[in-house]
Parts: sequence; structure tokens; C-alpha cells
Amino acid sequence: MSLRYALLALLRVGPLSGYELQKLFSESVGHVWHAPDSQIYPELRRMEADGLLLAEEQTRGVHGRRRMYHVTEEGARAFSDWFDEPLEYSRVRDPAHLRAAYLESAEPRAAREFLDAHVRQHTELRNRWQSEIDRIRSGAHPMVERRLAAIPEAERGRAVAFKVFAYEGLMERATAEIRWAERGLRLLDDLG
Amino acid sequence: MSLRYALLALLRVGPLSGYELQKLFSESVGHVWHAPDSQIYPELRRMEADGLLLAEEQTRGVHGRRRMYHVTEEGARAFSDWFDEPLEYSRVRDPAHLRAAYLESAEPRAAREFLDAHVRQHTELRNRWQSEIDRIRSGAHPMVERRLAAIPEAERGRAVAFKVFAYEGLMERATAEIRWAERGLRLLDDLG
DNA sequence: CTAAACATGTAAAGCGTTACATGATTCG
DNA sequence: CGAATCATGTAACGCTTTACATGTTTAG
Repeated sequence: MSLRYALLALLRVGPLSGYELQKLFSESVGHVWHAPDSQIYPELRRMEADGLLLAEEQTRGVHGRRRMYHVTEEGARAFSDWFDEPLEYSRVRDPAHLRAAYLESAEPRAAREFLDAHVRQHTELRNRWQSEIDRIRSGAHPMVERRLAAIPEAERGRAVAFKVFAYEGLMERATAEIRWAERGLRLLDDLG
Repeated sequence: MSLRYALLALLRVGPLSGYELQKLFSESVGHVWHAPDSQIYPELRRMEADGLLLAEEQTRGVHGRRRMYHVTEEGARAFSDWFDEPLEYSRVRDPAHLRAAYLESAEPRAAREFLDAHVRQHTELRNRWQSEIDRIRSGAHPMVERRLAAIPEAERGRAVAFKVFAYEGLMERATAEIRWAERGLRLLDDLG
């Protein structure tokens, strides 16, 4: 059910077609909520049916068509209501830490490979988040710039600070994972 | 598909009934892979059908019955093969950081409540992981003790070190979340 | 005898993944 | 004219959640 809020977050800045949305999605909110296009298109239809969006049918060339989605008042309300609901922190489902929980059963070679891959994965993520932060600060982040253009100038500094803060959360998490996995590698060095 | 490996992890230490498994599950591997009983019972049946488990039908009293599940050789192999597969790190789906990504749009009051709840949630988790670590080190953790009893004495120190290491990963993550959310609260103090 | 614990599921609905399927337009 | 990009979906399958459903045994 979070998918629709992720979509609303992008659309509230301005109307987008399913295709544009999908492209922007994967390089912004997709960082924290993955969804393939085959999930996005039907969800947009459902949101339209639920009155959160209004679709404006456009033509492109002679036979081309596209649907520009606009957020309705009800959609804007749904987005802001979402912030007031307490978040549910129930179901954990973490393949990496599931595996880590039984590392003592694995061959040292397999354990090492797992931890190496974990370090690689999170190093890559950390670099990605760092470059997102750089892009936000330097005014080169397309989705953030769209958002900033839609709010009064006086509020932009605050908005940038919070966007950076959000990515810092991902950075710190990645850093914690790297530190932990590196300690695991040292454990393997010591205990085999 | 990870559920079956979580179940195998518990069963490989010794046979258990669905009920016992479900109880042990929620206080051990359930910390990293949530599953309700309504998912566990059918999955055990499927694993039996796939040859990973063998069910021993027992009676309890006059009309009571239960099924004790034993890991087959094929099941043991499946568990150890699982460690050799590279882990897939694709789909992220993180409600808390999704919300955090749009914190600038929220009312300061709602943002504060969200961050407070985040701190509370992860403080509670951190305490839980710390007490798990204490229980492991003091020999009071039931599932870990079962596991230790099944391996040679010489390997037990190593196994304990790795179990502690696994929980430390959860601890560090919780700590990172707390630090981050507290910085967010200070941001709110400064910027409103 | 009653409550708690033991014991095992089914059903429906929703969410998510993967594969498939199709066609138009624009740029070089 | 061919490739890249624009554009929008459907279908089948599997996983997960929530709610429902039922009965036995044991301890006090």
C-alpha cells in the first residue's frame, strides 16, 4: 500500500505520464521503495479509480497516446494523511541477516564470500548515496529541483536540508553494514 | 523462498513439531525473517513434498496427534547449498525511509512524531538485541544451546562468537537508526 | 471443570515478480 | 530504414497477510 504514496510523492510536484513517472521513480523514490513498471501502470489505474488521480488523455503524433496523471485534491489529502498515520514496524524480512545468523554453519570460504559481497554491495550503495547528496547540494538533482521549483524560495533551504538528511540515513546504514561485515571478516581470519 | 531455509536452520539441530518450531521461530530466526504460523504449517507440508523433510506422525494422549519433522539428507544439502548461492540484493522496500524521504512536506509536528517513534522503535530493538547477546554469552539462549549441544565442544566457542556477531549486526543497525533520527529531531528544532 | 497450552490447518484477498506482448515516434 | 526511446499494459504464478476454523491435552 506504500506504492501509492511513493507515486503521489512524485506526482504532487506536477503531472507526469506513466512512462515519465516510471523513469523518475527508479532514480528517486525507487531507492527506498522498489517497483517495476508492471506494478506502476496498474497502480496508477487503481489510484485513478479511487479518485486520487485524474488522467488527462493526450495524443503524441498521429496514433501515439499517453495519459498524464494529475493529483486530485483527494490525492493530496491522502498523501498528507499518510504522514499522520503511525508507521507499522512489524514484518522484518532480511535475507542478508538471515544468512548471517547461521554463518557459523557455513564453510569459511562461503562465509568469506558472503561478507565480501556484503561489503561490496554496501560500498556501492554508500557511493551512490554520497553522489545523490552531492547532486542535491549542487542543484543537479532533477526530482529535487522540480520539487524546489514548486515551493516558495524561503522554504528551499529547509527542503534541501531534509532531503540530504534522508539520504544520510541511507548512508549511515550502509556504513554500519560495511563496518559490521568487515569485523566479520576479521573474525574469520582469527577463528577460520 | 527464504522461509524454508529459516525453517531448515532450526530443524537441522533436531526434529521438531510444527508447533514447537513455530514457538522457537518467533524468538530466534523470526528476528530477521518474520512468518506467521499460517505460513509455517503449509510450508512444512511443501518441504515434505519436496523431500527436504520427513514427517513422523505421533499421537499425544488418545486423540491428539502431531507431526515431528526431520531434516532429510536432501534438506541438509539444500541448507548448505543455500550458503553457496550469491545473495540477491535487489528489491528495497522500506516504509520508514520512504516516509523520511518526504519529511520536508510533512507538518513539523507529524515529522517529530515520526522521528520520535523511530527512536522508540529502534531503542526497543537495541535493548532486545543486547539481551539476546547477553543470553547467548551466558548460555541461557535455548535455541543456541540446542545448536551447541549438536556440535563438538571444540567448535562451540567459534559458534558463540558468530552468533554474537550476527546480533551485533542488528544492534549496530539499530544504533545507526537512532543516531540518525535524533539528528533529524535536532534539524526540526533548528528549522521548524 | 476451566483456562492455558498444545496442535494443525484452510480460505480469500492482496501484493509483488517475471515473463510476455504490442505498437508508435523520433533521431540519425 | 533501423535503433533507441516512448508508451502501456496483461497473465500467471508465488508469496504474504488476515481472518477464520477446530479440536485435544494438561495443570491447577
